[in-house]
Amino acid sequence: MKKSIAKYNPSEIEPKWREVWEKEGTYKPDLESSDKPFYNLMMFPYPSAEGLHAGNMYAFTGADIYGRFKRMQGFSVFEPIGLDGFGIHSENYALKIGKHPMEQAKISEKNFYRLLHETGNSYDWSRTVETYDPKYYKWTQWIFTQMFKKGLAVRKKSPVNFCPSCKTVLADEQVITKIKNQRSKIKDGKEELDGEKVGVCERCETIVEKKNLEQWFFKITDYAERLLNNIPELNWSEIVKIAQTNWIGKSEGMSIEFKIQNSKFKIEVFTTRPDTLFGATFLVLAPEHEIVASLLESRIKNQESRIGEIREYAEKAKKKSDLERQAEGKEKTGVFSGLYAVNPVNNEQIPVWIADYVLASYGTGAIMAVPAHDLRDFEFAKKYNLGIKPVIRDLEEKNKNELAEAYSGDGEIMNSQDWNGWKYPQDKEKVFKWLEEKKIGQKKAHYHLRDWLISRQRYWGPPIPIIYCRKCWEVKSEKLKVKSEQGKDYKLIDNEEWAIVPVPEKDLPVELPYIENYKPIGTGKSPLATHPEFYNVKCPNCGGDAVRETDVSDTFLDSAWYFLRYLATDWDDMPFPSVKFAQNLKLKTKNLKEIENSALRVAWLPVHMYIGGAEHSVLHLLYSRFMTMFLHDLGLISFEEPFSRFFAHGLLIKEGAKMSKSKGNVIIPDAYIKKFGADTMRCYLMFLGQFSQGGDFYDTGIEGMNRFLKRIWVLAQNVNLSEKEEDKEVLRVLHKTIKGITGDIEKLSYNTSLAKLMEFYNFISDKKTIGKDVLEDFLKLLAPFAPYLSEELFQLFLKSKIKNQKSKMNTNKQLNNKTAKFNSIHLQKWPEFDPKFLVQDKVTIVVQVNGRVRDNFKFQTSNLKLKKNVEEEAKKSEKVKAYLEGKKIIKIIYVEGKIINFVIS
RNA sequence: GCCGAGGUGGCGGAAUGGUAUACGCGGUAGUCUCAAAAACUACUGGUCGCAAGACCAUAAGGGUUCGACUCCCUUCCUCGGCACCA
Repeated sequence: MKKSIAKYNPSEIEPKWREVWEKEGTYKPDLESSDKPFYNLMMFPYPSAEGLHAGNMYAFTGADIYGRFKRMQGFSVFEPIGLDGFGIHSENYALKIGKHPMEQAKISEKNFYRLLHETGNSYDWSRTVETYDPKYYKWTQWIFTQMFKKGLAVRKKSPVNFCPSCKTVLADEQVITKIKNQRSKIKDGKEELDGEKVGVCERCETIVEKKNLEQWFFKITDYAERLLNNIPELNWSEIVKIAQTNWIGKSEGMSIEFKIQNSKFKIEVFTTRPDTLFGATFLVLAPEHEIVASLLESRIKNQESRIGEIREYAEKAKKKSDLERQAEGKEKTGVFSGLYAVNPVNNEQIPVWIADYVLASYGTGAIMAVPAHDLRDFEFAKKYNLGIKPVIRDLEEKNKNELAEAYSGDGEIMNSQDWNGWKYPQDKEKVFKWLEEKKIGQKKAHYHLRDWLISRQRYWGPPIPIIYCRKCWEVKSEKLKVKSEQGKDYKLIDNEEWAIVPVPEKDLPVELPYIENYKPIGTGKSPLATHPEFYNVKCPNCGGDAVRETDVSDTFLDSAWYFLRYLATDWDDMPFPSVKFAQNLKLKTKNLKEIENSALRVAWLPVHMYIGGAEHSVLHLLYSRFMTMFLHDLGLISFEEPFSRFFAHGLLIKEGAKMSKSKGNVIIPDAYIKKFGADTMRCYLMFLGQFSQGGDFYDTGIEGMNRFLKRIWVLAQNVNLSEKEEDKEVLRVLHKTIKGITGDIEKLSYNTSLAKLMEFYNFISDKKTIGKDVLEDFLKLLAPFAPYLSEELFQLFLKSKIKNQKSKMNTNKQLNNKTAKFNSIHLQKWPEFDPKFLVQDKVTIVVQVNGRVRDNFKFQTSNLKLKKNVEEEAKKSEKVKAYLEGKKIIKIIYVEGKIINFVIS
């Protein structure tokens, strides 16, 4: 018997091991020479001033467990962390508390890193990244200049949300939908709220206006097809792949040209249903369409009488916000243009209308309206009394009332000359071919994906590294060819008479200046626009007076490439690791092929495992993919896809409700860590449910997890350890547990892993003596979940054993860190199960009669193969006999080692 | 409306088509204690029954199967995202 034992005291154990791990470099892989590398990445957090959020800890713990598991499996694991600190949240928080964002960032950073330390994750703290560090955003800006040089950064007019009361530009997420003129109506016996949707400012509830500003965009749409085509190859959570596919939203159809009668003008429309072309009874143009502009400018003859009405309609439509224009159930409005177009398949004259239900931003900004088969066109035709001509017959409901509503389903083509009798969608290709041969239409694809808006009219972000030069423009306008660094022409801003000059690499970063008044100003410009000392600059090209761009870039740009920065060794050199690593390897070449062959680069990238929230399924992941493709195309990295595997975790909620400050139900991990220790908190968070599904946090539940860890503590101190485990049953259960947990962690099914650890504990808890190996394996299985407790117990009770068995553990240690002296449990070899221990002498066979369980019995495994033996044994059962009495057995189904089922009459 | 994820005890949640409810929380009873807490032990889906046991339960309804939480069809509900996308 052992003497009275010390209490389990995490607040003593946890800081102690944290210090040892840090000092010993336990989690610091040698990036230059490791040969089984595993890059385990988690989405870096936005460092909120309130500190680490429970949702952060939930995500990071889940990611860390996987990293620790891989490390123990013999991989050299690189697990970095950083902060995504630029952006609107930090800026707004700074405004709220009246502290400058630059100062607040430093405070938040310190606090956040301290809390991250406590969670017990196996980070390499020698390589952190903060996006607001000028050394970091130097390269964010550099990427921008490269985008510009490749023609992928362009300026376009684009509407922004503007709050006339706050006098500031709002991000989409700052605009909330409100119902104006709310009224209730009864639908199917249920009360429903109804009304007109409007977008209002989240702070003052003023209705948000649209303001058209000249802004920078990245042409991600140029990459749409590649981004789409790579998706099937990715080892990503299926839900994310679907979300990305839908976001890119490729729709295949045809572009068809309609000539305008008595005029040289043409209207190009895009349609996914060319099979309904014979049913097109009118065309509709978006109010922004160029034909509308031509009408207003009287460039189209004989239409002058209609200009007034059209102008009035177009002006009104343009002022409407998207929300207003797209409000569901809103009655459609439009105006006749006075023009007629010719349907190219049957030469029918059809009227051309202008209506705001057609969007300028999608397709060609013009549609062919087929009211018989499109709901929106149908509504419009009804209202303005336009022709409706059915061309698809619904084969299932032949005698349906005609024209009661639009029919958009499958069917047979009719009223369409040559095509009559063809089927939709089966004969879609035939229609495409027919139209292409007659040169009426062209196959075309359209994408839902839009270009990436980079400009932010704010302060807290990296300044866009662009200079506008008047003099260079004048030179250009004199038809002199101005060459950039790359030998390409400068692009000009149309109508503005400024040449665009990217800031040369040697002048980067363009540092964000410390300015007192960083509040948004009422003009829709960045606060930097009020600081001449910032924007006045000499042109790097001609040396003349020039001005800087004063907008800053989107935070999504900061986070689109950060995973590359972690690997780079030198802040001043280019952070894209293939090049840098190749140089480190003393490769005498920058030739891409040779770099590609470098074992190091191939090994560390792309990221092996990326873990993060499903809420980033679309934007962040898509932007990162785009960025990686772009850097690949620049020849800097040799892979196109940044993340080999991506796992989306679920959302952590509190007692059935989403956590939010207004509800006052936000979980502060700090408080729980203080009370129970990080190990308990980690395990509890992971026990709540499937990591992929999220979990529901209950305060009472965490006590149970704390009890479990305490019990392990007590058991380890009380149980007698024998050199060798003799009990076959103990070994069987141990190996079953090893098998189960190993499989579960690989699937990131942590809640079931913990349940299996508990089951194993329950199984050995009443034993007086167990083998050292059994305790060791148990602690190793626990180690990824409770890194502190497992280390403490391992060092306390198994250290002596380690000294005698050098060969077993040192292989992993060498792999992870050649210089590490300390034999941490976290560098030990992950237990492997041996199938020979899983064999049982006797198994339970369940007896069913007609599929219903009636009895069970133990049976020698050596006799399992013979159905007859099992059958005889089953028939001996009194319970079963009663059911079989006087009945005829039709069939006997036997599943080896599991079940025998008598099917009776 | 569209896309996606779900619906299993009082609660969080387990179940390669093969004993539904593992594991944990909560609850009840007990041990220990002057008492309480902690810890430990036992029980804990529902109905009927003294019991043995029987029957009913995985949102609802149908189907496939010897056997369905699991596969198929229909409907309902909850959550997340997108939305006049041609």
